[in-house]
Amino acid sequence: MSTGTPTPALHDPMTSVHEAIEEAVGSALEAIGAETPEITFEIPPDPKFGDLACPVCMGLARALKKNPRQIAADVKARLDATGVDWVARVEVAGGGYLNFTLDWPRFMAAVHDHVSREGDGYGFVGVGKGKKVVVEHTSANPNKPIHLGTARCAVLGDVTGRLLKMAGYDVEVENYVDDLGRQIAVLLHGYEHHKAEVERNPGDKADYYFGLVYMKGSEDVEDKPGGEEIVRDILHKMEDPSTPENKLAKEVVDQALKGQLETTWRMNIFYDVLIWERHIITSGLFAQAIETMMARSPETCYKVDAGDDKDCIVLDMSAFGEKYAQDKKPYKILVRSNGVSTYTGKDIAFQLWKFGEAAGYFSYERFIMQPNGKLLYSTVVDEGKGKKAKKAPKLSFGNADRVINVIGNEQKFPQEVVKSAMKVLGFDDHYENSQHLSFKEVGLPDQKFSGRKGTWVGFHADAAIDKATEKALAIIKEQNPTMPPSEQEAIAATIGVGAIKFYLAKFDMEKEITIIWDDLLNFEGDACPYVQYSCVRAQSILNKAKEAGVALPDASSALLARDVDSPEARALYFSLAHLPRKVVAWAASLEINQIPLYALEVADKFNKFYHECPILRSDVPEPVQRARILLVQDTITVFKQILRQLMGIDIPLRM
RNA sequence: GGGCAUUUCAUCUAAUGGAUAGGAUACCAGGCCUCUAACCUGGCUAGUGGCGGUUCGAAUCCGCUAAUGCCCGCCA
Repeated sequence: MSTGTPTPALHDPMTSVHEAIEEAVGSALEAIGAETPEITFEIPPDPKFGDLACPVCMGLARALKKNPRQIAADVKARLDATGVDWVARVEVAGGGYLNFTLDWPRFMAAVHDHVSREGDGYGFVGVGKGKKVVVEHTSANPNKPIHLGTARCAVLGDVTGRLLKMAGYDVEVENYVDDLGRQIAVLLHGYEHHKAEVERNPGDKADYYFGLVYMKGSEDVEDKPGGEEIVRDILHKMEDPSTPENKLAKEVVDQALKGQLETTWRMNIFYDVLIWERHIITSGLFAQAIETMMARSPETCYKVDAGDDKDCIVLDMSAFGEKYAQDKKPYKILVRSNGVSTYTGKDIAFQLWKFGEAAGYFSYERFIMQPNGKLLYSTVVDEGKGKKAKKAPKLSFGNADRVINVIGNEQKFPQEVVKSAMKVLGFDDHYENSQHLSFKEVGLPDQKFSGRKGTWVGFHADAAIDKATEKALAIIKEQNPTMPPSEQEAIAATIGVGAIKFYLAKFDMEKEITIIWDDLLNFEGDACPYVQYSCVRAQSILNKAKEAGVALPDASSALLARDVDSPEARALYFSLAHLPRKVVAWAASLEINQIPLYALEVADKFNKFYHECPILRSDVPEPVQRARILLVQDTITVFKQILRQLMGIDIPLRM
């Protein structure tokens, strides 16, 4: 018996193998009188230990008062008597492991059959079927370009969205735009006073240019006497639709945002809808959210009536864990004494909207057409007079079952407040389904990226992609001197983008990334070009085969395992077979960095197969050649699923 | 002061409580008459910050400790 949690019906061979062993081991344990614990598997460190190992017997020693090896031997005896589906051999090893060796001919044939039949649907599983997930990511302040830190957010968010799509969810990707924040006021100040000092080269994008202007403005007002007053004055004017500041702010934000979008588009990162921070307030959504919280839970959400924070509306976090009681203040202010909301306050209202608890506050209009052919929409709110926006009333954004906010680690506390607010409001489901996907900063060996100080200059995403592309181009020119320049450049761009995306995704999200160009631009070893190159080699075999007049077998034709069998082919098929199970696991754990690591594993296994198992050499018998080509085709299918579908990284035709 | 993370070969990193802690880079030696050498093979050097504890078994869980980072604003 497997565990009681309902797993979706999966028919991939690897899952069949697991289920067969779980069932067989489960009933064997039952027969010898053991309480069946969860049956886990691991992949043995050495092929001589078999293909899958089960350590379950070792944990039963105490309960059964028996030597774990003896328990394993008893289980093995029963398994041998009945046989285990998909398994050729069971052995006892080590301190009581049950080691299983697969029925390889059957397994490889089944994997090939499954992969080739599923094609670009391979890996798509049903765990999210019928459920909608909102993924918010990027949400970079529109006063500077995307730097490698925000790019990490964008990449992780993008891959998360793609992963959940593969897991069967209906996915909506949102980008939250802080359009009226303090940093815009600082930018306007810089624009007004230092416009002439900041040179704008013809090729400079607006986000880059404004980033430089912002630095200038920041020098003037940050930590300077009178600076705060200047900022407040501009902020005030920005809110009044009749002022030039209001108009300019909108224009600047619009241009900077479009510049940022160009950068993410370069990386194959797209969005469904932009949520403007201002609209959370102007729509009335925020006021309603606060009112409801105070009514539902007056003990935790209330107006402070004395002390420093008199007249502020707060959310008391001490109800959510003792640790908050140790903070300077056990509560988070949601509304200031002057009635203006805080950032976290708005985030709570936004979270409610994502879950569909504030429907009707927003309408939507077209913002811009994206290069992937999908329209990007934007929230719009009727603000009294003026022209009616071109609404798209049929659209319904939000209303999700699960919400994932991809936001830096430094916002852990505010994100906990947002999540806790769901509980305060009585939305226990939303509380459970609110996830903060946290990641750590990207920096330089001796400093962090800062918009104020301009340390991002030279480390914005465009610059990194350019650098990687340049390097790729140099290599291509050297290796393919006769290739037309336009093709060389297109391939270089694909490699450059891939290198950056892959790099930003491959590290444990709890770990900081320190940018060292030599490492980031190393195209050998654990890097995207290695994976792309592997795939290009695989495609090249098929191309060469066609040129040589070798008839390619139909992808769906049956694989005769004996013709392909070799340690390298087994290892490769074993890796290929894991995709569906991995997608299920990742969709729950959101361990995004496992995806590039898996890509590297497949590339590694393929390259070993490539070297050991020639295909087009004249001494390769036809049936063997045929079988090996099928494996190459299956490998290409999986490469495409990982790189293109899960990571949004293209695969060049040649390299 | 409190909270949350991080700490693994020279360097960057991986490891659902499980077998000999895996890989990459760098370095050395090989491999293109033969499917693309951004690759492969072999070698090299080696590592779980420190002290305890739990466990049949700990890089992993717990406690203490050290270093580093982030958070604990009516900022955003």
